[in-house]
Amino acid sequence: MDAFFEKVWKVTRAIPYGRVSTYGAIAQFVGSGRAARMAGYAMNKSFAAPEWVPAHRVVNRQGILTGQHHFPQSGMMQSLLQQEGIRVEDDTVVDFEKVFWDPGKHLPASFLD
DNA sequence: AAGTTGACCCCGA
DNA sequence: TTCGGGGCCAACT
Repeated sequence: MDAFFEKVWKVTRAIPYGRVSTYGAIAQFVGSGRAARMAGYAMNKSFAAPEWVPAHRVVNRQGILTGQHHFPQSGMMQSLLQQEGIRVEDDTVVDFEKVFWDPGKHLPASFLD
């Protein structure tokens, strides 16, 4: 395991059903620290990933669905989240702090080994 | 090979 | 409190 994207995808797949995480948190967990932008880039390429990646569970720091336009269909990201019981209002996750899932807090440091 | 570009984030007016 | 600018890392052209 060495590719940056692979790490990001693996962590993203670890996000539990009905929970969401952020680009920054994921980037920090994989060791890149402030490469939050790359996390988003990885999500963009996640459609070409070998395994399914729940990219819709990744939002920005404010809980806003910034990547909606990058999905195959407009509004699909929001629909998927609502399908998991997450409330979304105006492209923003309601009670974001409650559904937020921090990989650094719930994942072992050896997860990427 | 060098410059540009983001599904972002932080800090100073 | 809201707004604008600069920084960041790696892939893409």
